[in-house]
Amino acid sequence: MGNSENQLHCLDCANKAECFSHLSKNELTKVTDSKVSIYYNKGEIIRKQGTFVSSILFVKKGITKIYKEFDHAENVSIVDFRKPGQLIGLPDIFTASIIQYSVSALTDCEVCSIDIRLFEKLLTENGGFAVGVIKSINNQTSNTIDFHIQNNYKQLHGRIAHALLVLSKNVFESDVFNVPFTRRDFAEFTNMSSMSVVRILKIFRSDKLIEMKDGLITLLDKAKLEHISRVG
Amino acid sequence: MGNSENQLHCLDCANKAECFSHLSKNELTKVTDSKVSIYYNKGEIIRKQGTFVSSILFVKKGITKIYKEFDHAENVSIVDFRKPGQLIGLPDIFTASIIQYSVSALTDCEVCSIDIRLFEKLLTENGGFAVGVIKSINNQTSNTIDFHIQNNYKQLHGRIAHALLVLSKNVFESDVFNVPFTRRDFAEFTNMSSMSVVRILKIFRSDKLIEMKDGLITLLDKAKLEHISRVG
DNA sequence: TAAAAAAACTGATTTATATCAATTATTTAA
DNA sequence: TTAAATAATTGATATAAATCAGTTTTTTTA
Repeated sequence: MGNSENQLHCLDCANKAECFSHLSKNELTKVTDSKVSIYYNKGEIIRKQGTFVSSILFVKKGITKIYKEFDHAENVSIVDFRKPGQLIGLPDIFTASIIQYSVSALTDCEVCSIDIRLFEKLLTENGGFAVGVIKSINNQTSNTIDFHIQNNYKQLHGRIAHALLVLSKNVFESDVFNVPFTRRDFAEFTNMSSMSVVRILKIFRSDKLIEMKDGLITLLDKAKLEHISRVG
Repeated sequence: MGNSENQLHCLDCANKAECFSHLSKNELTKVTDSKVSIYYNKGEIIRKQGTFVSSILFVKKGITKIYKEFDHAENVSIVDFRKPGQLIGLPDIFTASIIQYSVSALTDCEVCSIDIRLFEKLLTENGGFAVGVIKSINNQTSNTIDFHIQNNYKQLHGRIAHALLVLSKNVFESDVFNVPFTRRDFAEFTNMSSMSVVRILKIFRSDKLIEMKDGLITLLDKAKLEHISRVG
């Protein structure tokens, strides 16, 4: 973890969140002045459940995971992931004062931290911005809710197939996961034991639905995975 | 189901959603003109998964349940509930064109239906309204996500205890459930079989944690229920 | 580069929970 | 008001998945 040397103006940020396009140059300058950009190494904790909400985070680079800790972090459920261009903490706006879920870096990450007071101020002053934020929130939370509702309805084979497809489509945006994603991550995302994950991934491999090499996962037969996701 | 005879002006609505307090008299008149108020009998379907999104609903009276249908509604997972003063369909705003979850009346209900185009127009024009809506969305979705994340982590006794507490606190707003809530509703809300629900409620009854009489459920020992919810 | 730690894997066993198959009670409808 | 339908209940049985206990492989660190 460390501060970024070059505090880029948000105007010049290549992959800023869609909602920021509704801000004026003046407003973006305010954001630039209030923000800090921070690097996190793979595995580092970005924010911690139970602490005070002070900022909205913007993922500039890397994949982050949002997770709920149980029993003093002995057990964990992964709630969702955030990738470049996405904001973290939107559901806290105007509501939560305590952070509900921890966030950590699944890969090396660069994250911008924006003062939540400023973010809320901009929302009240700029209706277009508010509309953009509503869009973001709705996309994020709808996906999260639907994933878990579906996941919990399925049996284990269906859960893994479903998770593979969702990760490919919504998170890694590729049929090849070039991201370190452990058996335990699968387990914590799908509510199952890591041993069961191992067993099912093995079956999927021998059935040529996926390939696993050098820590990379490749989806070979998405149609069959879709089918297992539905009926499994 | 039937139309309400008296189309009350939203200004005079006793329990309107908090966000409507940000609308001007003129804006509220527009809402009044566009809305229809409808009565639903217990059990009737209010909106159906898979159809087009055309409105935002406002619960004026009664309790509604939001649920996902699987396998042509042979199986169901209850996502959440909405009570008087709450809006239904907020996550569809600016995003979904197809309704993701069905909604039905758990009790006799009165529901206002507001054209979603008008709702979206008001959001772009009135920043205060947008802020109010963000608040509502965040409250609703945070509760929903957290309920299911917690539910799925727990074993069956914990699930029922947790569900009882959440229903009491967030939905029925009373330690006595004066609402018809079947074993099957419990099962569909907590992802378990209705036989398991029966067995666990029986244990809770004999342990004097709850009382069940005339279809009413009363929470007798919330402290113990909290404990079971945590460790169970 | 070796040692230590973490992750992946495997088979045997246990356990929580669903399913099955009835019976009884309660609603709803005719 | 009775018949029909739906919901609640119960015990016996089946089974999916977790846990346990270990081994092997991979990754990290010293």
